[in-house]
Amino acid sequence: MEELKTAGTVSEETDAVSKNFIEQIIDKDLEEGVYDHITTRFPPEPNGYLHIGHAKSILLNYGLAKKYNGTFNLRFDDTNPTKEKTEFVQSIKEDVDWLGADYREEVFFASNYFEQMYEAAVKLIKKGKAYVCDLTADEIREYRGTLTEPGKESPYRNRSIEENLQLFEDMKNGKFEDGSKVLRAKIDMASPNMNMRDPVLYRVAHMTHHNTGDTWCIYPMYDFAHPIEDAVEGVTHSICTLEFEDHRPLYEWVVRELEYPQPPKQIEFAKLYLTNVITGKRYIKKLVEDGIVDGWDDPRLVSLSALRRRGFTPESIRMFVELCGVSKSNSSVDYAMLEYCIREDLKLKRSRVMAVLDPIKLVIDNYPEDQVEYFDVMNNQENEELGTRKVPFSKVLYIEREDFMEEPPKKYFRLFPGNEVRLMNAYFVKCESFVKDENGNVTEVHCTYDPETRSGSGFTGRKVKGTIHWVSAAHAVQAEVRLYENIVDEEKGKLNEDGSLNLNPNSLTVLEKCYLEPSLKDAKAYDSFQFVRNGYFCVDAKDSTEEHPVFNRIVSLKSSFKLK
RNA sequence: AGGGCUAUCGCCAAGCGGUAAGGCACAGGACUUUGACUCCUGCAUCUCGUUGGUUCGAAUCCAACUAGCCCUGCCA
Repeated sequence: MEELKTAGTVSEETDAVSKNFIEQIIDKDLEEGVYDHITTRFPPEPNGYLHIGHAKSILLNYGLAKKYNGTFNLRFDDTNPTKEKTEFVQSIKEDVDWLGADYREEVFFASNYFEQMYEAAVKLIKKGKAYVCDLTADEIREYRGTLTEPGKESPYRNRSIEENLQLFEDMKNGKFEDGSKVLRAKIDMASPNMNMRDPVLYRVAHMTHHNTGDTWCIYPMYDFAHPIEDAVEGVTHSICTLEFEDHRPLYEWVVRELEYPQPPKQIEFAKLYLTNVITGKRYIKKLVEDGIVDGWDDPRLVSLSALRRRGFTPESIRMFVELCGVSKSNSSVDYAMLEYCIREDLKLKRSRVMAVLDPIKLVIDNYPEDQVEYFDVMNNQENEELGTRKVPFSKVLYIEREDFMEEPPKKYFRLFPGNEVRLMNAYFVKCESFVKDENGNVTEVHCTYDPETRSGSGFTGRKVKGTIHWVSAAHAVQAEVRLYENIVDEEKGKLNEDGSLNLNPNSLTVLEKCYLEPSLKDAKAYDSFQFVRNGYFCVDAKDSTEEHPVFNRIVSLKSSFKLK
């Protein structure tokens, strides 16, 4: 024990990264011996898909358990059968798995504790701390008072313990209709905290539950159920979001009255908001229902399934959440931070390949008509472990339209009449002429190459300022590429005053005719690459076919040169 | 008789009475077979929401203001 403490102190002092406020609380609890082992949990209600905000909670709870050699539970908070479905249980598990939060294949359900909750309610009744109330929902609301006026006590508040016991049992046994009776805590109708004005503990609901079926016709409310769930599982630090701060006194009331020996404590932190994206479930749902996006995993959304489909990695999400930190102040993190994380993660891990998104032809006039050369190319110049690949080169290539200009602006290093550039991984080429169509658009650029300058030959005779990427026309794979921008208008932020959304009309751009290196022919769903100068792309898992690959842009590269 | 919480750079965020960490973003510069990456440099001193107070010393303690978020579901 002594030794452990010493070790803890030492690591604390050597730790360069400061601890967040929750870690400080845990340190103190451990130090004071309040707990000797910590347990955290992620308790989603299975009523929808997880998004990046949930990732913060998952990773926070899991991270704390890991850091303190504690336990992390995944628990479904399924106390309201009207909103919950088994299908969401599966998708939530997948997302938690994907993020790498290990819950030991052991999933908990609040609904498995219904019996214990019922017993707990009986205990409160016996202690005179709970009573059955016959007031209607509307009446309860009236009796509750307002924010500035105290409430008044229910006429049923002083029923005898025996009567309450009998009534509650009758509730359980289905003798009453939905809404006719509730069990309430007897606390304080004049409390300035609305949650303490005799909150409802149990309601009658004749409904089939996704887990317990028709076993129960009474269901516990969150405020009663949650502390019990935590206590039953031995959770020590019950971490939730800021809006539950007002519920903490009630949480503490429940664990105190139920006399748990080592009661859990609730700690609140600020939710994660991201600029220019929709995080509200309500709004995502509207986008899905209105057909503005093509489902919960539309790559423009920030649900975890959407991010995954877009090509984000769990590592990048973890890095992001870590970078954001944890505090109690409401804040909105710049989307650029997420972009930074995914670039950072993919930078050394993915192949850098050549892909032409807006093609024009480049013809090398002095290159033999039927010749094909195969160049050995490093998949990632900064990471040898990724190996090499063969890239075919021939007389007719595709290059990026923006890599040629008839009349270049100052400091334009790419192709223009008379200028020489390097074709990446290949030769120097010098622009000799170009062809325009009847509309004045350039359709073809002609140039000559210098065989001396082949990549890797060690040629140092002269230098060029620009390097451009290319794809052999005869060998190229044709693909569809989708570019994404924020779905919400940059300037307007999240919502109009009337609650409507300002959608960005350019949030999705589909490029039909893109030419990729032939090596990309074998790319599979979720494979991602860096397309030279165009950003990171990922094979779409839904719409790709063998003949017609579809790539989603995960994130663009930064560019310090913009074409007008 | 309303209650609770928050306020430190454009955005996050350390700081816990001894004289403002870090990251993102941004701006310069070097390097470059990706205008990327990498590497340098810069980026809160009438400074920590405001105004007072305590102190040798205050972002840190006290008081009063101000602003923002949350709370009147038989949702979670």
